[in-house]
Formats: sequence, structure tokens, C-alpha cells
Amino acid sequence: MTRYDASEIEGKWQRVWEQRGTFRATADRSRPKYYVLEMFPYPSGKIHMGHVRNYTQGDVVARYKRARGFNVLHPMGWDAFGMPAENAAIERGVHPARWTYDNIANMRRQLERMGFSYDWSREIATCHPEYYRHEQAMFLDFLEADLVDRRESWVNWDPVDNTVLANEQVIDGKGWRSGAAVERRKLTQWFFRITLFADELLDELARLERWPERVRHMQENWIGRSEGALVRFALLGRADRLEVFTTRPDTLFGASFCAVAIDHPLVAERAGSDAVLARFVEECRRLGTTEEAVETAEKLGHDTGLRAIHPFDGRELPVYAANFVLMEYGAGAIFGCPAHDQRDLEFARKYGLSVLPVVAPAGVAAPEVVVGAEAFTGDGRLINSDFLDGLAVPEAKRAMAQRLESIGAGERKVTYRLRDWGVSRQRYWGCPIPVIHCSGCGVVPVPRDQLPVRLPDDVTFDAPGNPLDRHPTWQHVVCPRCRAPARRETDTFDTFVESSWYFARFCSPRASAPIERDAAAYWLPVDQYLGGIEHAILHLLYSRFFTRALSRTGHLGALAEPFAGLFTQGMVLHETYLDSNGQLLFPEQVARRDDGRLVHATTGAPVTAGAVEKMSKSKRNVVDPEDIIAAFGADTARWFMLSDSPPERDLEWTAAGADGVRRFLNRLWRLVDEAPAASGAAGAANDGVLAIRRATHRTIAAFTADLEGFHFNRAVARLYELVNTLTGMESEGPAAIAAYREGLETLVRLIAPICPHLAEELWQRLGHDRLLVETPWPEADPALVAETDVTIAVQVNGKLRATLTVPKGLAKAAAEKAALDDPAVARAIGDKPVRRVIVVPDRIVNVVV
RNA sequence: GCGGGCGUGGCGGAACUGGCAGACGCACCAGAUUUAGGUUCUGGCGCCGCAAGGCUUGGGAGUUCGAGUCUCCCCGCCCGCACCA
Repeated sequence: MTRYDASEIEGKWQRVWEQRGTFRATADRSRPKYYVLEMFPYPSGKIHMGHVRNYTQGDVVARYKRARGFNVLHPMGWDAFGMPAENAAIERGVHPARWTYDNIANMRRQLERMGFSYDWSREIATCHPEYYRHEQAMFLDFLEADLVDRRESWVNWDPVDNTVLANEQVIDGKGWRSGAAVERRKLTQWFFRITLFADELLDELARLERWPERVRHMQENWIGRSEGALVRFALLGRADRLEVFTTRPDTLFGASFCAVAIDHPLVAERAGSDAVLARFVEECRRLGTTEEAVETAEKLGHDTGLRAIHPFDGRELPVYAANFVLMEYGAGAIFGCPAHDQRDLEFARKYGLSVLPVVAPAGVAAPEVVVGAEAFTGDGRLINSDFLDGLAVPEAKRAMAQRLESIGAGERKVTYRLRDWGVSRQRYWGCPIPVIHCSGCGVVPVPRDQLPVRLPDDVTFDAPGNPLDRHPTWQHVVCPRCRAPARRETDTFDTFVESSWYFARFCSPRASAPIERDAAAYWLPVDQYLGGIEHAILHLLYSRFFTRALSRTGHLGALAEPFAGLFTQGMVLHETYLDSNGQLLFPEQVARRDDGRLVHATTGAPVTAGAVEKMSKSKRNVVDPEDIIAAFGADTARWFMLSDSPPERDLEWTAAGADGVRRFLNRLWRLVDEAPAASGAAGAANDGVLAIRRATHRTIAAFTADLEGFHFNRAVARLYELVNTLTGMESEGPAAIAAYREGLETLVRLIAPICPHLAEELWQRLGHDRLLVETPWPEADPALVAETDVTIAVQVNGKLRATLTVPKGLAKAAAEKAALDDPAVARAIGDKPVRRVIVVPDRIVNVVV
């Protein structure tokens, strides 16, 4: 008898795979490719259970597809630029590069111990000059292709990290990383012109069939396309005109005022001579745009004194500066139609402006239309609107847009919520933006033969702000064009730039070109991408933009989308623990007594279990994957991650569950260890043999279908079922032994993607010389999968009264007779006449009395 | 407010196109063998009931021979977006 020792066999097989280069991928046009990718980690120092779950799912897919004969690319790397490295430098005096590379080394070791089938020869770290030099080259190409813009604009400033943030990185008015309330500043910044692709990014979402609908909706909302019209109002006594955007040009005759954002140029102009207006603007700025402020704030306005002339009826409309109008959206100005917009209505009531209904709901005659507390935003017919009267809303929109265009007072216009992607960051640990500022020549790209622009190593972190700004020499260069003294750009890229193209670099990670077109053409798109929902907008949208920009600049061939399939996994949760003082405890500080009570592991004081929450340091409910591997082995951790909870849902890690998995893996070990030797005597195929073989082949079919459909928890359940079926069957005679061994071998082959080390070991112990990882996936025999008998339900008036086992395909009449002959059915029918019998072959008979 | 998702035993969850609700696992209970190593094996386990039987998928109505699944209303929870004109 032998024992299952995870640590021994896991190391053993990892070394074998490594020596054989089993997971090295090479492009091979004669074989179908499969590119499976998990979102690469930030090298924070240690992997966490969320990584373990994500990467286990990806590894199951990779190993399964490899067994199915695909040429699989499954790479791993490091999203290595970012603030934590600088914080480590500030707090501990360790250089960001040193900190990062040490973390990478440790995390790589941890991932290796999990037995993930990565092609480590393709490993990349985005902080390496051999990676970011290509990013700089791409940027220069984007610059030439007019995909980049440099302009002054209002930006989100994170006062803790001392840097600008993209709109996507501001969550509820706070920095996504620091949590600090974001301020508004006006700065000159580099932008990637993602809005050029707004329509395409939106339209192509519909074709991403293997993406979660949730993610597609989130991107759709983020891009926020709205169709409407620009209206230009003449301003009384002025030559310039006021441009407003509206999605309801049909309601123009109901306009009773115009309103502009407090940041609007007209306000700035008027505030110069109007102290009250200036004070009003100041107050609005102070209120800010945080969630609570927005929710509770009244609609406030201040008359600028300007008068807009209605383009059709010539009325003079007051122009207000208003706190609910956003400079960032549309034209930064609106016309207010109080009868048909709730905000405008509140505003009009407050300032005593007229309210004229111009849309009548269906069935209401024009004179009866009254506006109460609610604006009417539904469909209807136009009234009080001159040439629009009688038209339905959609027609009126079209008619008004046409009329505006014909008189030159406006035009159809589509606007987006999506903004251009501001990529300048005032930080050290990022990719330098490869341009030079010359007082004579302006912005000059760094010549390509001078790439990469390397980060200087000798920087200090003893003062706030960007260390590159303080560096004594780095930024002082000569202008490549006029040779005059010039200044290097000291901003670095948003770290989301690196992760926007790493999937393409993996196709040719050591190539001298940023992306080798042939390699990319073979491997891309990523067939299956796996990661967290938190990247639903940021990373996934940026990558979709980059793919288009790279196609346009010739780095990639025609490639519509980077990720053909996307899977977003749930989080890993754990119970929280509180001692009697209400202090949080770590799981390892808590012990469970025999009676089930929780106590402090050292003091024995009572402990209560709190909510089950996402693992986080602040909740102290974390378990370290390294401890889990040491205590249980990688295979147990991998199995646990896939069992019970569907992969897209949250999963609670429990010690009891891990124990349960270990017990099961031990049981598998024993089954193989104690399996009777194959006798060679092939005996008659009796019922027992057939039952084993059917169970085996049905498991192959069902398990395979479950893996294909990402139903890992169901797949795992099938394996338990097969084990339950096989248990004890080895004693059924020589013929059964052969079938039993077939069942065991199948089991071992099926578990291989989940717990590959144990599977490889058991496969060898079953007498195979060929590595399991090089053995094709088992095929189910259709003859054994097909059912011969089926169990059908018999209902009387919809209530189950009996089940019958009948030959598959039994004719309706025969099934009906069998059902009516059943004593339990007869009892339920009693002496009532049978009115009707519904027979669904192979499923059910329902007797209606 | 808008958009999306979800609600099934003590728990995680199964249930393909409407057709045996509760697969499988955890926890628990009973028994057996006993284990140096996190034992192993057998059986039970939605609720009520001694039983026959009845009830049961958040609540209510509807469609249907038949509803966890479809439709409508309500309740609760989660996620995303939000003065977006």
C-alpha cells in the first residue's frame, strides 16, 4: 500500500514537464491553434487566492484544449509598472525596479508550484526596456497616424498619488487606487484618440458573442452614444452664437430658457464684469461633483444677462449659468424645455420660467394637456409647434433637424459619453513618453534610433511629485531637430497602456519588431480570455482600441477584436472572525473545537464568525496560497477552486471544503493503488460490465461537454458520480475487472486538466509509459452513451404517481398502456373516467381524469 | 432614476428546448470496522406526518394536461451607470 504525497509527486512531474518543454508553443500552421490567456498580474509580491482561481480555470482550458489536439499558446507575464513600486521606494527605500523584479521572482516560483501549464519562455515584464521600447515606437506611429493628441483640458487630479487619472479610473469621485477625492485641474496632457473609434467600438460589441452580456452592456453604457442635434442660437446684440446639444430637437418650440455649464467660455467672459455671477460659479465649484453632492444638490442657476433668440419664433430666451449642465458633455450648453424634461421643469419652477407643453400623450387633446409635478417624456403628437404640429415624436425629430440644417441654425449630431483617453501620468515608475519639448520646434518625437528612452536608475523619492522632474540631468537634452537645448517629456504613460497590447507581444515576445505580423496573424485573436469583472471597462476597452490603432498603423493585420471569448470569474470569499472585543482575527488565529465552536487558537477565548466577504487584508480574512499548497498540495487547491460554485459566481474558501477535496483525492489514489491487475481473461459482457462501461462513456461525454461550456462545477460532480458507480464493482468477476480498469483509467484522464500532477502519477502507476500530458483526450463510444432503456414519469392530473423503466422509443400506445396498468396509477385514478392521456415519448405520461 | 442580474434544503449548488425538483459536494445523524499520520466503509438526510399521504423552488395571479423554467404584478438582494441634455 502506498500513500498519496502531494508535495513529492507535484515537484516530480513539474520537473518532468519542464525538462521535456511540454508547454513550449511554436506556431504551426498545420494544426489548429488555441490561444488561452488569463489577465496577467501586477507583481505585488505574492499571489492571492483570486489569482489561483483565475489561473486554475485558464489552465483547465489550456490543458483540455491541448489534449484535444490544439496547438495551445498559454503564456504568462507581469503588468509591472505602477504606483505600489514607488510607494515601496518611499516607505522602505528600496528601488522600484529591485522591488518589482524580486516580487516577480517570488510570484513566478509560486505559480510554478501550482503546476500551471505556461510557456515560460514567453514571459514578459512590462517594466523591462525590451518591452516598453516597443510601446514607445508604437506611440510614435500613433503620433504620425494622428491617433494621439496633446491638449490642455480639465483633468482628474489625484492629490494622494500626485497624478492625473483617466475618467475610467475615477470611481464615485475617488481615485481607483488611492481612494482620494479627485480634484479638477487644468493641464496639458497626451491623449489617445479613442473617441475616433467610438462607433466601431460600440457596433462591434454586438458581434462579441462569447463575451458576457453584462460586460457588453457596461461598455455600451460607457461609450454612451446619443443621437440628437446641435442647435445654434443667435445671441441678442452679439455676433457669436450659442451652440447647444439636444436629443429632443422636436421640443424646441417648448424652450423657455438656455443654460450653460459654469465652465463654459461665455460664463468666464461674463463673470469678469459680474461679481455676483463670479461668486455663483465659485460656490458651484466648491460643491463639487461627488455623488452625495449631485444627489442632494438643488438645480441652481444664475442669469448671465445674455439673451438667446429662438431660431423659429424669435422669442428671447434667458441664458443661465447652471450647476446641472456639464461642460464635458455635448456642447456644454442646453436649451431647457420644462414640459418634457424633469430637470428643466424643476429649474423653471424655481426661477418662474414659462412651461409650454409641446407633446400631447396619445388620446389627450391639445387643450387638455397640463403639466403638473412630472415632466412628460413619453411618446405622443406634437402641439403648439408650428410646422411640427401633429407629427409623432420620431418624425418631429427628423423634421426639426432637417429644418435646422436648411436654415443654417443647426444640424444632426451624435455625441458620446466616452472621452479621449488621457495617458499622461506624473509618475516615475512607468514608460517614458518619447518626446522632447523644444522652445523653437515645439514637440519633437525622439528619433527611433534613440529608443528606448530609458528610465534613469538614480532617482530619489524623498519629496512629493514626479522624481523625473527633479532628476538633475535626465530631462536636459538637445533638440533632435535644431540641436538647441531642450527638455525631455517627464510624464510617463498610464500603466493601462502596457496591458493594452501585451496579448499581442506574447505571440513574438523576443522579436525586434513590436509585433511580428506573421506570428500575430497565426495566434490572434485570443480564443479565450479569463479575468475579473473589474476590468469590464478600463482594460478591455483600451485593448479593443489599441487593436484598432495597431491595425491602422500596420503593426497588426486586419484584426477586428483582440479577445474572441471572454470569461469573468467570481471572487474568492472567506469568513471573517471576531474576538470578544470585536477585533478582526486572521483564519490561522482561529481554531475549531470538536464541538464545532470557534476559539482563539492560542488563548482559547471564544471567537464569532462574521460575514463571508471578499478576501482582503483589511478584513483579515485571507488565506495564503503558499500555505495552502504546503498543507494540501496544488492539486487539492485547484480542485477546490473548480468544485461546487459555478466559475462566474463567488466562491467561499473553507478549510472543511479543502479537507473534503483531499479526502477525495486520497480515495482516487487508493482506488488505483488497490485496483486488481488486468487478468487478460475477457469474460462475457454481462449486465454489470455493461453498466460500468456505460457509466464510463457517459461520463466522458458529459464531462467533456461541461468543460466546453465552462460548467466546471458540474464537470467535477460527474467525476464524483463515476467514482460512486465504480466503487465495489471490481469484485464482479474477471470481465468486470477489465471494465473497472477502463473506468479508472478514464477517470484519471478526465481529472488531468484539474489536478494534473495526481493524474500523471496515477497514469504511470496504471502502467503507462507515455506521459498523460501527451496522451489525447478520451473518446466516448456513442453506442455506450446512447440510452437503451429510459425511466419515464407517470402523472395523474399532473401529480407524480409512478415511474416506469421502458425501452427507449417505446410507442405512445404502449407507453400509455404500461402507465395505466401500473397499480399505483390505477389507485390514483380510482373509479374516475380517464378523460385524456398525454404521452411524451421517453419522458412522461400524464393521465387526466 | 436608468440598465443588467439574481432569489431552489442547514450550506455551496444541479435540473438541456416547459416534462420525475433537490444530481454532486459540504455539514449533520445512525451503524460497522477500527485507524499512529486530515481514518475508512455502510445507511439516512427538503418540510409536515406513525403511516397512507400532503406540502414545497421569495410572495401573488395567469397560460398549460403539466411551470423552478413562460407572462403579469409585488417583495428582497447584488452589480454597473448617473444632473448625459
